Amino acid sequence: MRHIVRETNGNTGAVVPSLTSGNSAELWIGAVSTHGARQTLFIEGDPADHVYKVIRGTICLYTLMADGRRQVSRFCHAGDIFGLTAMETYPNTADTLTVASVMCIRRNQLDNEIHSNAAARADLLDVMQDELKSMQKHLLLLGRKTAVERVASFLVSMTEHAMREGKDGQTIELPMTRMDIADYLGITQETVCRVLGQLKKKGVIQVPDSHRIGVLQPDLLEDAGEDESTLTYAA
Amino acid sequence: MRHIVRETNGNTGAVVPSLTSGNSAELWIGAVSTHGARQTLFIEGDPADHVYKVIRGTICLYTLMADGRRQVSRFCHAGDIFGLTAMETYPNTADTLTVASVMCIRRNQLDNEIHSNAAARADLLDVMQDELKSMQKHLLLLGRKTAVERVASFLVSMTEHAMREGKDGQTIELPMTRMDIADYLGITQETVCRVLGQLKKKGVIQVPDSHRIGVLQPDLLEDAGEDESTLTYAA
DNA sequence: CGCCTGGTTGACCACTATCAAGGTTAGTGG
DNA sequence: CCACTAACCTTGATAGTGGTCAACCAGGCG
Repeated sequence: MRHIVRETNGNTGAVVPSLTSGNSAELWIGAVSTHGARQTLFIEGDPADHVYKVIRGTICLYTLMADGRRQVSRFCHAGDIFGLTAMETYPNTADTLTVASVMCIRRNQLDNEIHSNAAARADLLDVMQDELKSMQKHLLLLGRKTAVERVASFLVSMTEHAMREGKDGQTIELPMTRMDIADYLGITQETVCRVLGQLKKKGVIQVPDSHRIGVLQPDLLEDAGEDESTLTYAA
Repeated sequence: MRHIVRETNGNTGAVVPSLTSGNSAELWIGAVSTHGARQTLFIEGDPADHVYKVIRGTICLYTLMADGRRQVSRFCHAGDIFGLTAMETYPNTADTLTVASVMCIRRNQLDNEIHSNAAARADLLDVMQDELKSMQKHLLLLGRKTAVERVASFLVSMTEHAMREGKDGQTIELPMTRMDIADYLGITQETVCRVLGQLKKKGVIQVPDSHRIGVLQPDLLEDAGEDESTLTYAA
């Protein structure tokens, strides 16, 4: 349970201004570091003295059980904030999935900012609210949705993310492995594969390569993510 | 999708000072209303213009799918805050499970307080952090735990809650039905019953009546809530 | 070129859901 | 206070979704 960050390839870069998100641009000035794929930024239980913002790449936050079962709680893409907690220690582990650059701010520096800057406060509340909102959806998915609904919901949310990035949403990039997706959706990688196979067979999606999905029938996919859908797990 | 609060039996009472939680006592002064069991305080989608604090009784927060599947996201007991969101509308529905008294503060009143009062801000952040922390555990439970682990985890958390209330933790009160527990744990009420039956048969718990559980072997229960436990679902 | 990780598909099976029936508790009205 | 009713709880039989185990394939890197 110790830091692995800087040793790996923590290439601490220049001070860089904020990305587009939020109104208080000054807040998000900090040291940027770049890391290779599959590097650990912090581990569950580490002292939570930094807050991160993704500049590029994808980060994966997860919790482990003693026997190795894993629950991925979030994938973070460019612009997302993570590692923000009032607790002494991080509640989960953060790994890069791809090569990734993250901006890193000291916890106490952030606290000062929050104390003095009302806009920063509003920003922070928004960040936490977004997190609560998406966790709420995640609870429903994990507690009550079928495998097909889980995968479809995931693809829909990735489509929405792509469109927020300015993409057309016809094709989604999946920087994570099937295993990562499975651990996010509370199923196995085999089930993820099978469901993708079904969706492909029914002409809802294309899978040109394993990290790229073409969405042919977005409406059917959205239906499958909720309920009353004609798509089932069985062939 | 409209308020049902005051009509039912919303007995709006006097202004009452705060319970023990938090440092800024003045914040939590508001109108207290008392409601019967199984009353709806607000529905998912209602404008989120109030924040609540439980004075006594138990509240249940949940989300519904179109076909009736339900995910309970939280049970709130005396001292807990709910209905706190930066969104326009509530993300879930709030029902009383028992007769319950809640204190109710206007959203904009709270916003003012937060703006001017640093202690109130700290309080609020703590509340949101607690929520994030428990949701994190809930995600792991729903995504990766077996039925036995889910029920055991639930019983352990209810025991911890009872002890925080000053009880000895030997006996836990369950104000909710088996169905409520099932919808919280992402399983069915039949499975909840069967697991309780197993735990009873193995001498880990007693069930004097269906809303009261005696914990005979707290250590075994805790083991069962994590992993590497000898307790299984099968007889 | 070969290994190793990740992906896919199949066969089989277990956990938990579903369906069903009977028992118990609690609430309501006489 | 008691009887009736309905909701809740429990247990059993059966079935199905998704897990496990295993084999094979594909691509990237040493």
